[in-house]
Amino acid sequence: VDKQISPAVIRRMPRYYRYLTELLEEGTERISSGELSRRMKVTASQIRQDLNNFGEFGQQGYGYNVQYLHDEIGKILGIDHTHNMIIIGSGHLGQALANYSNFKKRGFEVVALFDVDPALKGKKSGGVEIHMMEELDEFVKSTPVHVAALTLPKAYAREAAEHVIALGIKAIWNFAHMEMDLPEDVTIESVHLSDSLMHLSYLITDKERQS
Amino acid sequence: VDKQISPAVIRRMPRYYRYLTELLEEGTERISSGELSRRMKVTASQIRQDLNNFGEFGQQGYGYNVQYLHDEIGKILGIDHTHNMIIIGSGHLGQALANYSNFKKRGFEVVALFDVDPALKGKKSGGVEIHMMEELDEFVKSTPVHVAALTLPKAYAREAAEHVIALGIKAIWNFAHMEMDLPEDVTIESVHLSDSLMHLSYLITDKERQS
DNA sequence: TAGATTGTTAATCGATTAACAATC
DNA sequence: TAGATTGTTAATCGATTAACAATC
Repeated sequence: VDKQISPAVIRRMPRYYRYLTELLEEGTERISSGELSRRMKVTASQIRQDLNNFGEFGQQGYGYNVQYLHDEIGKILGIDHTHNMIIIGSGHLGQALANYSNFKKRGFEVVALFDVDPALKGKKSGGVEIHMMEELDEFVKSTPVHVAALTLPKAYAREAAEHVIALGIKAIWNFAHMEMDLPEDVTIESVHLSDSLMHLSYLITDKERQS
Repeated sequence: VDKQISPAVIRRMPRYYRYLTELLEEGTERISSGELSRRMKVTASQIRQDLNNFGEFGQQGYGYNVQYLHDEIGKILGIDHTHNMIIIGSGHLGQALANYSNFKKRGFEVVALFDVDPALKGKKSGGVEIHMMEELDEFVKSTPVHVAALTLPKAYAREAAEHVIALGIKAIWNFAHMEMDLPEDVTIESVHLSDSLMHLSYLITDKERQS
């Protein structure tokens, strides 16, 4: 039924959501594609094209209702319902994620952290308990888990990924510097911090080269 | 002199670098665009086109020398020379970055962390000292700083950005959930974790919708 | 030399922008 | 109704892929 929506459009949706949240906080009730285009520094054409992939959210002569558009994009992104998330690897990065309250607003609820370090056993981070890895199987049996965030060293990440997949978890938020082949029913979103850093390095270096 | 290279190509370069590093570790000496395309799941055509933006790195009938190509891409990305980095915000995320040893391999050296919490004063993270924010100006006067990573709450991030820009720092690695207008000689690379999470949410939700 | 594989041009595909009729 | 602004089609632009001559 649904026509295929291009990856480029999908990648832009979170950014729209972000701006619409800001507009809501400012108390703005309506916005035109022209005004939004000035704020976001994209063309008004692109905004209208992007949104029209998903439906007709605006009104001729009026523009878009901020609250309505915000909520509709939320539904498109699927952040209107809760995803339970576990975090594998309770180092600084894992704990940073556990403490990041914004995720809850995005429909993600951290239900447990895991680690191999016995010193962390039973401690809490962001109000969530840290479990030992050997408790993982049992935990997943008793609590529905939709996403596993992998915040452990590269050397253990592949193994951990295979483990959570074997337990039936279908989505991975990967922070480990690794590439892997996954069963096609498993969704993976990777955050490659060192790619981002290399990109920054390029931008800096390129600027130096210009001058 | 240099023709303009498209952003899409530049974004792909870190990934090439990553795979070439792996090949080096495996001890592979040479690789053809065809073989690399199978590994990376991109077309051989794209690989050859991308690389040719920067020079002729291969040899007909032979392919590419892994070590040579790796090093050349390193130069293109500018990670063959050191960038000194400070981290503003010494919470879990800041400390995670300070402890991430891969950055050094990418030419980034964390020279100091900063925070406002007196409890952290003088402590170390990843072998690097945590300073108080009021020491920032003096620190930057005595030590060259090329990049500031912003790992503090959104509410303080803009102020911090303006502060480091006023001190003459020209590059920002931003982890705060904010948008800002910058002087055009300042380079910013933002990591929007919640955008990544929303994208994952979309992928999960879309998969559910398919079935 | 023959085989392999690049560098590069040409063809295709997809994404962005412009334009404007529809409509609130 | 007149003005504003969308939804949507058409035109442009850029990026990807295919093809192949050059060459190691």
